[in-house]
Amino acid sequence: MTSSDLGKYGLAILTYLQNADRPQSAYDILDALRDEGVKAPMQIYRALEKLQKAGLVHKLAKSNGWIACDSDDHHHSDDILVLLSCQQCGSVAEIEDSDFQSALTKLSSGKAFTMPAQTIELDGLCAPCDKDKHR
Amino acid sequence: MTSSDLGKYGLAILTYLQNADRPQSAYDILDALRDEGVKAPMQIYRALEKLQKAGLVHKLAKSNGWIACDSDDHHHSDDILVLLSCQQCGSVAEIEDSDFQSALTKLSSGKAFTMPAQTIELDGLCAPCDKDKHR
DNA sequence: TAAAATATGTTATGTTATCACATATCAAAT
DNA sequence: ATTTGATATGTGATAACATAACATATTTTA
Repeated sequence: MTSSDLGKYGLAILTYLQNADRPQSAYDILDALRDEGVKAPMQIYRALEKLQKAGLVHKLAKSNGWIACDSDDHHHSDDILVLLSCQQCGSVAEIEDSDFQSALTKLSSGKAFTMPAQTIELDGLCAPCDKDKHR
Repeated sequence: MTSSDLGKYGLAILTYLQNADRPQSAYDILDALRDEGVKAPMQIYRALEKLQKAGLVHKLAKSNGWIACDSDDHHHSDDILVLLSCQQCGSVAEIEDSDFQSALTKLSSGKAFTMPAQTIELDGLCAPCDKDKHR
């Protein structure tokens, strides 16, 4: 994959998301990239779509936030990806788990439901935040 | 639970969603209930929040749509609910599955992630739509 | 019934996302 | 090299989704 596949702003957006410590909205990205010449939401949404198709970013549906994919740990495009999203600090952990995957496959096939690979968001508390809560 | 717990428009919204054959947006509901005196989005969102807390409606995060809970099959408030959402026809099937539940619990605890009961949306194709696709 | 709490009405505004069309760039065929 | 078509990007307008803030009404409870 060449950088140009990601569009004019793809790399800048990816870098921005990689350096963020929590999900960023499309408009956060827009504001951050004004210096690069970005002026309108459409420019961001188009680039995000490309990045998403390339499996480089994920969207959190419940909060409309975007994150960069864990760079080292490339996942297969036909796997289900689970995002553990901490409601306290905003951190997101990205995981693939075969037990979960098989439970899901079994579940959907039992319902005659055809399901492509996709991202699933789970909301909760990461260990540090859960610990804080009980103090 | 009394009807008044659902707010002034709760029952009308619930009835509307029960009669719909696919998820409805808050603004769809607003338009539908103008005759009942509803004038502003806030009235709908407030009522939806009450209905959601009562476990009577669910929101599809990816599409911002709302559905009525399967009326006969009340689920426990501490269970994970899975919504199988057909991307073709818009139908949504609501399921609870213990295998899935345990896989999920195992997954989250393995990551030291504390997770409350919640709704998970899975996008795909229902059997009839999947069949149509291959014709 | 007075005070407090809760619910509802209403206006305005904030936030997220897309449409529609213009312009520019790139690639293939002549 | 130039035309043509396809793809990408720029841009303004607007659609779609959601909440803030404050007013008024209703209910609860002391």
